[in-house]
Amino acid sequence: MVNSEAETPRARYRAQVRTEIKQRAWEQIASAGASALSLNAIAKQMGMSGPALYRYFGGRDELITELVRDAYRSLADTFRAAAEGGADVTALAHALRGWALRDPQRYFLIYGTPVPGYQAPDDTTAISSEIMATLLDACAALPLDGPATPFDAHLEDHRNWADGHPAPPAALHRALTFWTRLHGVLSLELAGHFTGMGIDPAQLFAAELDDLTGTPAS
Amino acid sequence: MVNSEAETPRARYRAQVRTEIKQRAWEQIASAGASALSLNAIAKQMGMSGPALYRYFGGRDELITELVRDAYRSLADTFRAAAEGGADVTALAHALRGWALRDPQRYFLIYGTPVPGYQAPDDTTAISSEIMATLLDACAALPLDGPATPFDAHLEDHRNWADGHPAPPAALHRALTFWTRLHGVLSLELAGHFTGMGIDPAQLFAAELDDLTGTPAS
DNA sequence: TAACTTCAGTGATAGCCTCTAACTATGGTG
DNA sequence: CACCATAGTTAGAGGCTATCACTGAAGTTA
Repeated sequence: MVNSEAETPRARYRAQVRTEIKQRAWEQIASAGASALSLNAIAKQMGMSGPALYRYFGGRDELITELVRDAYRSLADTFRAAAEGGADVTALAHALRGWALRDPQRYFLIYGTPVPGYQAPDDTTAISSEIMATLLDACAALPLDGPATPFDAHLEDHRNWADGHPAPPAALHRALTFWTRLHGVLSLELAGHFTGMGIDPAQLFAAELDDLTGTPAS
Repeated sequence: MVNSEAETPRARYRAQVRTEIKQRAWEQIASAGASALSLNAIAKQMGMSGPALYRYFGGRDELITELVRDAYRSLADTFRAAAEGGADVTALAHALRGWALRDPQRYFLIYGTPVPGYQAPDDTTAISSEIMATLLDACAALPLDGPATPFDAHLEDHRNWADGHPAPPAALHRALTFWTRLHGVLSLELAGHFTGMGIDPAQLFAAELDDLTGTPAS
């Protein structure tokens, strides 16, 4: 049992199978939603019998939890990459929309209908606040106009979620509305609520974004 | 077979059982989400064996479709009642939030994660546009400030979803942002994304509403 | 090299679920 | 009273999650 450093072939094989399982799971989720995810079907696709998967994941819930984790990680990485490329809030918003459109069900896995009993693992909240941090950075770089609102005062007293970020309350408020408004448009778009209406979701998204950044309506 | 007018006792019994089934279904959905709805469990609760329910509903999907219809109907009625009581957009917004908080899973049944294959029945779009119509009425009554945006121009050309409502494009825009922004805050609140943050969702909702109605930040 | 240990994968099984099919029983109708 | 539509039953096919005991192969150690 030398372990440490040079990973054994066993471990490598194990990791490979795990990632293949997750990949198949993502395909199933993308095509039929998370509720239709079937361990049995995945096993059959991989040419092995159902119970074999329990060597790799404790069960269906544990697999889904892992996928949720990966989804959060993916979004956080997308945001960080954009921010390191010098993205402002507008670019961040488009990065978000692109990420969501690339796999709607992945977006819904994070921000969609919650299962009443289910509790997301602790580390996802850490990733979530990492996402919030890059958003806060971008919002703090924005010129802040307008008078302070009552909600800004509320945020002054409840800024623990910002995890020590030095942004002023108005910036926190800006970040929150960014999140909620873009999620509002995006989730309705992904759910197909605009398709029957003839509206172009991209333009509505852009309009909300313009309003958010204070872009003069040209 | 006299039928017509005086409903037969058979039909009355049938209707009663149907509503009891739906009621139990709502209880299940409220406590464990729509994905956990089980015809078998409902039948067992009602003291009869599983397949008996197929006399009343074609299957699980048909039952859920009926519940979706009822949810739309309930929201439309709530809106209409508020509007007939002279509610402005602010009151309408609070009616929406109250309705959503009363049964979050019912809200998600309409506005939550969509099942990729599933298509809502035609009549729900009719109810949906009824909801939109009362929202448009309220928005048209609002004073419209601000210059016309590019998105307003887009709406000028794509106003078929307004179903002939005479409101100007700016009012249509207002109604849309009402919908998307309130949904943004509300869905994140119902999904519990604010609980770990210490933020009061009601105040965030109110802040968004103030911004929407142009209420001066006092 | 031989003995031992670890672990991937198997089939059997229990207990859910949806949904179909054939059958029984009952209550309204002519 | 005879008839028939219909509510409800059991049996069963086929799907799912999950546990268990077992096999066999691959690594490890003496």
